[in-house]
Amino acid sequence: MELIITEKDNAARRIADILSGGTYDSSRENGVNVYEWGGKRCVGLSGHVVGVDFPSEYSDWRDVEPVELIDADVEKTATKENIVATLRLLTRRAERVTIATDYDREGELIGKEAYDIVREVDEDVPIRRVRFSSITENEVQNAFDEPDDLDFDLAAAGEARQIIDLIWGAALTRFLSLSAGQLGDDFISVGRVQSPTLKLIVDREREIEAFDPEDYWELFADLRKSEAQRASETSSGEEPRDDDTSFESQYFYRDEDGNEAERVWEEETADEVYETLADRESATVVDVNRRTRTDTPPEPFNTTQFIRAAGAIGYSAKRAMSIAEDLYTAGYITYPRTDNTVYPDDLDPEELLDEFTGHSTLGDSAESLLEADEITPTEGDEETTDHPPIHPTGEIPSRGDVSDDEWEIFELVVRRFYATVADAAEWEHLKVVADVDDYRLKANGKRLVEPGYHDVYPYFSTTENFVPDVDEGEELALSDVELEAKQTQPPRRYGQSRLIETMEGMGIGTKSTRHNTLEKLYDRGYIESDPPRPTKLAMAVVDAAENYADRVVSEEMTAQLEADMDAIANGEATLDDVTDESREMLEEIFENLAESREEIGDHLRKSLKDDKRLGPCPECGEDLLVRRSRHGSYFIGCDGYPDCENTLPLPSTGKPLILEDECEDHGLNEVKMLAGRQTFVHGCPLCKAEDAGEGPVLGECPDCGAEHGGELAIKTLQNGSRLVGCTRYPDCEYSLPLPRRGEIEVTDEYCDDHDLPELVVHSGDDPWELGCPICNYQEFQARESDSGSDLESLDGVGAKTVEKLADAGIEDLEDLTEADPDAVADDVEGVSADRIRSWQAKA
DNA sequence: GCAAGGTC
Repeated sequence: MELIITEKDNAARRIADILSGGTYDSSRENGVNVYEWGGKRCVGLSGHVVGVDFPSEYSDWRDVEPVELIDADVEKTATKENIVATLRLLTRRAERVTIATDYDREGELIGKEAYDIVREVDEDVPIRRVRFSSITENEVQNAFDEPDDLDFDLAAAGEARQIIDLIWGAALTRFLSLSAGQLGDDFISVGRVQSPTLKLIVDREREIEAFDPEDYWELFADLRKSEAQRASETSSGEEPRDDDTSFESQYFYRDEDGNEAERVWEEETADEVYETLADRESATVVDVNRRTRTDTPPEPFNTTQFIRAAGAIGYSAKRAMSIAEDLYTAGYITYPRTDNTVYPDDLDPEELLDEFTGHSTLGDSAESLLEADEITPTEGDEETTDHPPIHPTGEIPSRGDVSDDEWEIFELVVRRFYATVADAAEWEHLKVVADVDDYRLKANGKRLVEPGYHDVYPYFSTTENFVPDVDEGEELALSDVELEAKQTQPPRRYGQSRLIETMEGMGIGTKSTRHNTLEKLYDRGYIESDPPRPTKLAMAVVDAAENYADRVVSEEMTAQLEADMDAIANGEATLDDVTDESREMLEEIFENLAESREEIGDHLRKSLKDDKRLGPCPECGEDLLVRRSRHGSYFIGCDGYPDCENTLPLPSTGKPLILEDECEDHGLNEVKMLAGRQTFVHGCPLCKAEDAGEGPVLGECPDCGAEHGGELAIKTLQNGSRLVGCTRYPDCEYSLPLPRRGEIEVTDEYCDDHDLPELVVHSGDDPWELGCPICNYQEFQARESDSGSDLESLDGVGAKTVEKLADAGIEDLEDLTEADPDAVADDVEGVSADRIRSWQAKA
């Protein structure tokens, strides 16, 4: 019996299919798929099935000085017990083992991990290694015909990385966390990849903070072909178009040599030019420059470019990858984690296009592409051996099989493939310069003369800018001169996809980890919002690292590590050489760190407080801070507590995010409540508290109106939530719920049953009719009782999950049934979309 | 409770 081991289940199944000619049987062992045919078994791992860690005596952070981790042993332990057990079991009956993990460095290491497990069970069984660049009949057959041995040096290079990352990450993370007293969930992390990424964000924020805006002026004027000129063109048979003859031009300042200079910085100059232009009625064309530009189609998708393109149509990096993984698992697109931008030889574009012909929405483009005489796909600079660029497999989901988001991403991948086999587009650029008393006006026109790939890939802008045909020396009518005062703007924050691109350029992280690294920065409380903005804590962490452990926030560390790994792979250095040297460097860092522990801790603690600060307490002048009660709910309390007991409430849904905007009345920062899809801006908590009180009276209270004259009114509570309640509260506690968001309009229509006015809620673009508040509540209750009360009634849902769901804006079964399972799964950790679907089915 | 790298 031969045992074949691959990196993942999917690869195992495809290899079994190829080698068995489709005749394999599959079974499950410890929850792991095993594919079997004629004397062979094939099993897929799940990436790394073992991981490195310190021995357990190092696991208590308070008991161990972080510096001790530098020389601690590093052990390998199974992280996927069931897979390791299956591997052991299968090895016992194997006469030969073939390792067929991915053809890259990490694949070699994963193969070595499997090798070690096999060797523990059987010292003698022959173990060989096969390498193929894509899972196709040809490649796989050839690889199995010419097997090779495991490359232990290459695997050792990967091991060196594991050890160095663990030691540096753990020692520095523990040091910072201990110095600031942040233990438990709120530890302060540092790492070779996350810290340089964070520094990127922090450096940009520093530029923004240091930015000093400068005034400048821009002048615009409308130009128009003169009537006489148009008339002469008409008589010569040309067709002038009325609305097309006027176009906007911009004044540009010239330096001493007559070249175009950037901007007009002086107000007097701007005024002077304005006076002159406003005074004149015509301009003379002095230069006409026409050129055509070829706009080449984009390259095949690697992970980074895919994330970027998905980002441009509104998907976060995390969501884009999560959808791509689902589409991959379902067999619609190829593996989404790849650096490769060159299609492999075995990809036949015509054949793949053929799969789409006749399709209702994707077919037309495919058919038009197939009309070309010859199809040559574009290619990028990076060609790797493990996976092809992301492209459709030819399997097309029907619309009912996938969500709208999944379809949108699928179509993006299909159309990107189309674009890479389409023709180039062509633009015509027309630059016109006109003169007015030696002042110059310019207009840049562009026209898409040959749409090329844009016809099949509509994700890039093809906006044209009209400038008519004019000749040198032609007189143009001048009108509508405008002077605009402007200010230079600070650099923009990096967006998620831009960060991922920059990381790739810096050589940090991998195709599989870059988007996770950003998520990690969010989880650690280092960045907030999108585009991400660093917290004060992040600024302090980067400060501390720059001052004491410069290496760990620099891309240099990775560059050096890559060089060291190459040396190990080439046999020029050993794993011990490299890790020992790295340990020495870290020892040195700790020598300096030790003395500054207090100082670093103070700075970190202060920054943690800054991240919670809203502004001055109106009662005592100390700081108002966002705090969390023992029950987990958020509120605002005074730093002067217990001397000052001032507090303000916050809404119960979501996690508060302090915005940059300040309330003009109170000087407090506004607050936004993050709750997945139900995120909303709460505003200034003090304003909310002051607004609290009774709104319009709606009618008699059904509980106590007849007896005591109580009336129902719309009330706003201190935490910003609203309800319909009795004016005799707390003597009468009758109340009806109201939605959290939107303006509530009280209409003139009255409910026949309850004699209360109907309500309309204005939120977003379309208002909706809530109707009579009593009817509304009764309907709600009826639905509740139908669905069997609240979330805890669901299988396997405890208080913790309910809390997590509430943070994502899901408070009851009704919210849950209306939610998009995939979106919720992304927002709530540890809850899969399938699980949500099963709950929805139950509800 | 640390990292980064696979994969789900």
